[in-house]
This record gives sequence, C-alpha cells and structure tokens, in this order.
Amino acid sequence: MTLQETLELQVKAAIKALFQSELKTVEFQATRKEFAGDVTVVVFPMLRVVKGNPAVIGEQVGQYLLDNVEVVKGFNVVKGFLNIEISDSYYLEFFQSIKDKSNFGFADQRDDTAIMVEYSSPNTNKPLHLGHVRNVLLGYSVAEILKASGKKVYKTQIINDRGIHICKSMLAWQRFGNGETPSSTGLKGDKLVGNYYVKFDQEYKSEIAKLVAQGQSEEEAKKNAPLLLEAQQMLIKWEAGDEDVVALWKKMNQWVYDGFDVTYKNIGVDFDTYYYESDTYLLGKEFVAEGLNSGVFFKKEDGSVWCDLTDDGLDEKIVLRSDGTAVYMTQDIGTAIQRIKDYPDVGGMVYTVGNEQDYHFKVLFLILKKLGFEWAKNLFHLSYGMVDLPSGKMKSREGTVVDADDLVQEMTDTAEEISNELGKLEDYSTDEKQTLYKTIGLGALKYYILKVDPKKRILFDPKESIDFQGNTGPFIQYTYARIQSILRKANVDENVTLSTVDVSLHDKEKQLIKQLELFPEVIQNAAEQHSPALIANYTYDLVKEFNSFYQNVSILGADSDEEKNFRVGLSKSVSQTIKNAFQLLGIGVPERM
RNA sequence: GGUCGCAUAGCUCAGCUGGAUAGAGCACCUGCCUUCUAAGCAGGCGGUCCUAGGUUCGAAUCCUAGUGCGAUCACCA
Repeated sequence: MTLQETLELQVKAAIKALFQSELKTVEFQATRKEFAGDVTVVVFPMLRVVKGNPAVIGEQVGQYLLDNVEVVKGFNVVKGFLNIEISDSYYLEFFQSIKDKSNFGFADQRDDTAIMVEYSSPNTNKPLHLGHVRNVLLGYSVAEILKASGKKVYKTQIINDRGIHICKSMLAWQRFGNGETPSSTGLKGDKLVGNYYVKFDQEYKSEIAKLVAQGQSEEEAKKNAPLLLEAQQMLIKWEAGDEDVVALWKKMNQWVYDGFDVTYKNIGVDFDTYYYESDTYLLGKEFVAEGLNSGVFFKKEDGSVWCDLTDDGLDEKIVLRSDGTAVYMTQDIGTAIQRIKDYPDVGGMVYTVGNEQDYHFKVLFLILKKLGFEWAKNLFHLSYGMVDLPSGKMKSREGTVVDADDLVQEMTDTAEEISNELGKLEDYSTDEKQTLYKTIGLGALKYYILKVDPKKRILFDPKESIDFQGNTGPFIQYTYARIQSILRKANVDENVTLSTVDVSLHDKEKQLIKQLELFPEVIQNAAEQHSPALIANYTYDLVKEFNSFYQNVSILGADSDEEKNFRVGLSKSVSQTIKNAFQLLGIGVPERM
C-alpha cells in the first residue's frame, strides 16, 4: 500500500470516528515548500459532509492521524490545509525498497491484449523531414511508455507507396534521369528520388506557363499539362499491373526504403512490423463491398460509394470512387483490418498522425465501428501539432524543408563544438568521441521536441540553434554523467548501510526520495495521456533537485561511511531513474561528457 | 460559414481529476571553480494567465459568448 492510500484510509476513518460521516474521496497534494510538512490534505472538500470550521476540523483530523498512523510524526494547519509531516524512516524504507531495482518505475506486463502503435507514414517519393522526425519520436516514445506501463506493444508503420505522387517522381526519373542510381551518384536513395519529385514539379510548372502563354487559363493548363497526363497514364498502368511500370516502381521504392532505413537507424527508432498501402487497399475494397451489402454504405448514381454520417453530426464520406478505385479511407479501412488479422492479440491501435487529419480519423473510427469491429472502440488518434518554420509550412516540392539527416548531423556537430570548447574528453578515442557527440546531439533534438505537449504546434527556427543548457537533453545527460563519475570514485562497502530508525535525512535527500517516489505514477499518467512530455518534465524536475543536492551536500565527503554509502546509493538510484526515463524518450545517456 | 485545436513573463514552455502568494529555462543583472565534472549551483529582474460574463467556499484550470492564430470541411493523401 502506498503512503497516500494509507493516509486516505486513515483520514476517512478519522472523519467517521470524529463526525460519524462518510467521506468518499480525500484530496492530497504535495506540501508547498514554504510550509512544514510533506503531504497536505485539503480540508475544504470535507465541508460538504462535515459542517464546521475548516481549521478546527484540520486540527482534529491531524491529531487523529498523529495518534493512529505510525509514519505521521507531526502536523500543522494553515487555513484549510492540513500539512502532515512524515517520518524520515518512511522515506528511508521506501528508498531501500527500490534502490536495487534497475527497472524501477516500469510495471510488469499485466495485460495480454496488445496495442499496436503506428508512427511514420511516409510517402515513398521524398526523404524524411523535420515533420516526420516529430512523428517518429512521438510514436516511438509513446510505444515505449505504453510498454513500461504494462502493456504489450507492437510498433508499426504505414508506407504510402502507391498513387499519383509516386508516379510523378518515377516519370521524372524516366524522362530526365539518364539512368542515375544511388550507387552511380553516391546519393541516398530517398534523396535521389526526392530530387526527381522536385524536378517533376519544376517541369510541370514550366509546361503550365507555356500553355498559359498559348492562351489557356491557369486552371485548364494545370489539367492539360502533358507531364501530368502522362503521370496519370502511368498510374493507370500501375493499377493494371503493367510489367515495366511495376518494375520501375519496385526499383525506385527500394531505393527509398534503403534510404529510410539509414535515417531511422540514425535517429535510433525501429519497428516490429511494416504495412504497405499497395498490400492493403484491396482488402479495404472487399470490406467496402461487404458494408454496401449490410447497409453501412450506399451507392450513388455515378457508382461512387459513400457512408452517411449525418446522424453522427458529420457529413457524407466517400469510400470508393465512381471508377471503382480506392481512396485514402478505403486503404485505411483495409490496413486496420489486416493488422488485426495478422496480430489477433491486438485489442487497440494508436495512430500517430498530425492534427490536420483529425477529421479523417474521426470518420475512420466511426466507420470501423459501424462495420461492427469490436476493437474499433479502442482506436486512438495521437494527434500532434505541426512543426512550422518561421517562413511558414514546410513544402518538399519547394525545397523549404529541414531534412532529417541534415538536422541530426547539425546537432551532432554542435555537440562536438561545445565539447571541444569545454575540453573534458582529451583521453577519449575518436570513435568514443563521435559516439558521444551523436548521443548528446540527438539527446538535445529529441528532448527539445518531446518536452512539449504533443498537441501544441512547434515553431522551429533553424537559425536559433537548439539549446544545450537549462531545460534540455544535454543538461540531463550531464547530470547522469556526473553521477557516473561519482560512482566510479565511490568505492563503497555494500555492508555498511544506514539504519532506518533514528536517522535524520537532509532536506535535499528527502526531496530526492520524494521525487523518485513519483516515477511509477508519472509513467502511468504519461501512458494514459499518450504524452512523453510528462516524462520529460518529470526527469527535468528530478535532475534539478539532484543538482541542488550535489552542489550543496558533499556526497563522497560525508561525515560517516554509512552516510556516504547512503548518498552514493541515492545518487545511483537517481541516475538509474534518469536512464529509465530517457529510455522512454528514446534518448541515450553517456558515462562521461 | 460549419466543426476541431491552441492562447500563461521579452522568447520557449510547465501548471495532474478546480485549492495556499501562478512556476521553470533562455535572455538580462549579482555572486560561486586550491573541494565529488561550472553543459552546474545560489540569488535578482520580469505576469490584466486573450477579453467579458457565469458556476463555486475557491477558477490559469469548468461552462457560455466573443477576439486572435492554426487546421479541416475533396472522387488529394
């Protein structure tokens, strides 16, 4: 039983004994620093059940707790707040119970029903950019957090590998590529293909300009440009299974996949399984046909198939074009169903997708419910805000994107510069240094993105580099490294331990233990809210508390061996917790920096 | 226009199911490296919590209306 659970029972007992009344809930909060005490009970809500002066009630309840609860060693009442002082031995015992747990905070898997988390839904016609980076970091972290909260998790992605946009880069390569390949040019495959996507757009625009000059309207020209017509032809050929087109499609997509793999590895994320739209859109069509039979969908005169959602306060939504081809919704229906077929233990899914698609997912989930899938009620759209540049939205075609690989490299370079200035790593080998720069640079980037509430948009200014001081990844990594340094020098005798009775904890020590105590609950909260930001903020608070302890209390120079060993152990637990928390954010921790 | 989201210090952000005098970091100013790593610590400066009503013993937090910004409402994805 946790301290709070114990106190809750006892407060209820107090109210029953003193006022013969039943209290449903008790409201707790951490005692503010300016008052004496550790835990505070708010008296005001009790006034609904017990009539009287809150200060007097507080006094009476406080006295009851003092008399009946061993760990309560004092109390004071300020206005309607009952501040309870907890004995140091309680905190010491708690610390003893967790100090050797390397997985402190993580719950055991206690649920056979798995959750599938989807993140990264790239188009295979251009490289990954900063927007994808937020998506990937968020999804990966939420997956790790769900695992740590006791869930079984599959990490997956959906790859948007078909459609007109893919044909555009294929066509441009065919037309202007002169047989270029990643190996002939030394370019990453995704970059190479992305160049031809841009090339298509340029050529397309100049064709439009030509047609406009010949007297066509802008609108006509956009539809009639030969390049676009050719791309559309190519799509039709693809859908018909034309050998040459399919071969080209396979070849170029493979270049892109190889490039993506490098980027994912670079960022440090992975997947358990992959889904391709080209594999699932047909299944979607099947279920549209089935839904048509069962009356979930209806067909319009032109042959297009729709779902009427007006009763649910939404509009009608198309699920199949009049020419019978699949739309986005069709393949998403197919993908969802395919996943449950492949992994029958999956009982719910999390889709990490930007908030521009809020409406799409609202509709998708509703349609899956209407189709009668039990698991449809456990679908969650992890909707996150866009990453914008000072100049506005990023646009691949116009080249105004922050490339993912470049970004990681820049962060690594910055870490190197700062490290060199500080000059603490003279004895490190080149390899060790490079690994460390990467850890720090990625730590800065990931923390910067994950510490903000997912639903808020991020304004990223490439000119103002990401900080390495204050509330940042490197600051937290630095604290970890500092603790490792102490552990290397500590030389403690495991047999010498602090007695749990008759000890007096330093205020900073107690604050640290209290902060550690919160970790398991923070993980549960973060899982429920799908928010890595809660983990980031918790870790920052823990580290700030530790640095204050470190700077104000001598660890290795403690008065006695018992005290020294305790402080070393406490530091070790803090570093273990930092490591565990950062693991949930996908951030590594260095032994030195 | 309908719907959804956001609005807190000069800037970037916390603020849990409503609770005490709204907190951090950056920037700016003051101190602290002969002591465990100064990517640090201690302190200072800085607020009509977008506005107006309402609910409540009590509102940054909940409700209503409005303002601003963004997204969305495609036989695009």
